[in-house]
Amino acid sequence: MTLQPIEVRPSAVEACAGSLRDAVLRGDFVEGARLPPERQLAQTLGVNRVTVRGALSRLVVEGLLSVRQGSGYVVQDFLASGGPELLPALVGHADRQGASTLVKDLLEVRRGLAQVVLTRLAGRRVKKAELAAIERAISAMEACAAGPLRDVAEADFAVLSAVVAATGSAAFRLTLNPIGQVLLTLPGLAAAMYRAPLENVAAWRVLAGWLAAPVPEGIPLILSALAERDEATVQQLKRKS
Amino acid sequence: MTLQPIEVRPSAVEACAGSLRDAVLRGDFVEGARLPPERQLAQTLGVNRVTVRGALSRLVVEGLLSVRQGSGYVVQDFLASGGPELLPALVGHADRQGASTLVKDLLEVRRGLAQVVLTRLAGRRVKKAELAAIERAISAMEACAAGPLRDVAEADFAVLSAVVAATGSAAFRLTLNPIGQVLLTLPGLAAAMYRAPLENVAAWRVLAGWLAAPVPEGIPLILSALAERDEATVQQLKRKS
DNA sequence: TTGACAAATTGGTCGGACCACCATACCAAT
DNA sequence: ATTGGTATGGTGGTCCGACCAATTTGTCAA
Repeated sequence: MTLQPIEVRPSAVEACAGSLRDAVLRGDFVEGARLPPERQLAQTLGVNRVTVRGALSRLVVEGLLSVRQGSGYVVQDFLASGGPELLPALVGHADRQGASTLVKDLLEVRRGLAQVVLTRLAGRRVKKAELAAIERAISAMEACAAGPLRDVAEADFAVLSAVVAATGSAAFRLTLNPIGQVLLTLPGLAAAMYRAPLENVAAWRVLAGWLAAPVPEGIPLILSALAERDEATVQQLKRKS
Repeated sequence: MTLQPIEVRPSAVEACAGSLRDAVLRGDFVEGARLPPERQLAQTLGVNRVTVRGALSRLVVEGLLSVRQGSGYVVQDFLASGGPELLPALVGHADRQGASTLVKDLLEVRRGLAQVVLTRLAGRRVKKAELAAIERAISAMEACAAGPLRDVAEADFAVLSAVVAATGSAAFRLTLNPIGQVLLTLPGLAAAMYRAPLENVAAWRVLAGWLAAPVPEGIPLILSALAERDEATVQQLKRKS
C-alpha cells in the first residue's frame, strides 16, 4: 500500500469554468468582444444559470473576463490582467516547445523571488523557531522521498515556504504561494524535477546550513545550484513529453 | 472640471465577501475550525443563500477557506495558501506600523521581480515594437501627470507592464499583474508615491534609454533609483496616515 | 468494542421569478 | 441636422424554494 490515488469528480461549475476558460484562451471569442448572455451559455452547456454564473465569476476573478450589470461579459487581455493561476491552462494550450518555455520562465521567477528572500535574510539572525521549522520541513521531505511524487513536490514546496516564512514578510509569502500551487498542478513537472529527491534534500540542507550564518557571499552558490536544478528539470521535461 | 470621482455601490456578494474576509482575518473563527453553515450565514447576514455562496466561493479561491460537500467550510492558514490579492484586506487590519511594513515588503517584491526582468533583458536586443510600446506608455503617463492620481498610478503600472512584456515571458507578466493591481487598490499609496509624477517619468526615460543598449552594468543604478523611490514612498506613507 | 445502518447536517445544483442597470431605437424640441 | 428625453428590450444581480449528493453523527445489533 504505497499510495491511493483518489479521483474526485470535478464539480459542475469547475467543469464549466474549465470549458469557458479553454474557449477564451483558445481565442474562440475575440478580445474585447462580448460573451453570449448567461442564459444562453447555460442552455448551450446544458446546465443551470447559477452554475455558469459561478464559472463566469471565477473567470472574472482570474482576469479573463470583466463584467458589468446590464452590459455583459467582455473578454480581457489576460496577459495584462491575469494572475499566475492561469499558467496551467496556458500550458495545456501550448505545444511542447511553448509549454517548456512557460515552465522555464516560471522557475526563473521563482528563483528571482528566492534571490530576494536570500538577500533579505543575509546578515540577519534567523530565529531558532523558524530555523527549526525549516529543518522539520526538510526532514519531512526526506521522509517521503520514496513515496509518491506528489507528496515529494508538496514537501519540497513546504521547505521553500518555510524559508520564505523566515523573512517574516507576508507580502513575500503571498506572492510565492500561487507560484508554488501552480508548479504543483503542472502535469509531469514533479516527475521531471524530483528524479532524485534525496539530492534536493541535500541541497536544502546546504541552504539550512547557510542560514545559520547567512553571509551574502554564500548566496550566488545557492542560486546557481537552484538554476542548475531548474535547467535540468526543463531539459528533462522537453525530452519526456 | 479636473475629475469626476464616480461612486459605485458594491454588489451584495462583494459586501458579503468583504464582511466574511474581515471576520476571518480578524480571527473571529479559529484556524482549522468550521464556519457556520451557509444557510445560517445567509440568515445572519440578511441575504440569500446564493449570495453568501458567491462570497464564500470567492474566499475559497483566495485561499482563506477550503470546502467539502457535506462537511463545510474550514478556515485555512492564509499565509500558507493565500495570494497577493489578500494584501489590501491585510493592510486594512494592520496598525500604521504594520501597514507600512506590508507595503514596504510588497515594493521589495516588486523590485526583486524588476531585477529579474532587467537581468533577463540585459544583453538581448529588445524588439522595436516593444520599445515603442514602452515609449508610448511613458508618454501616456506624462500626459496625465497633472490629472487624478489614480490615472497616474495606472499609467505608471502600464509602463512597468510594458517593460515586463518586452521579456516575452507570460510567467513574468502573470506574476507581476496581481502585485500591480494590489498596489493600485491600496489607499493613500498613490498619493505617497506620485508626489512628483514627472520625476517618475524621467526615471522611466532613463530605463528606456538603457533598454536601447542594455548592458548589465547599468542595472544596479536603475535598481537603486527604484529602491530610493520606494523608500521615500514608505516614509511618506508613515508620516501621512 | 466494533461494525453496519439510519437519520440529520451540509454543500451543490436546479428552476423560476423579479429587480437594477444598460444599450438601442425612436421621438420631440431646438 | 443636432440635441435631449423617453420607451423598450436585453443583460447581469438577487431572491425564493426545492431537491440531490456527500458527509457526519447517532443508534443499534453482533
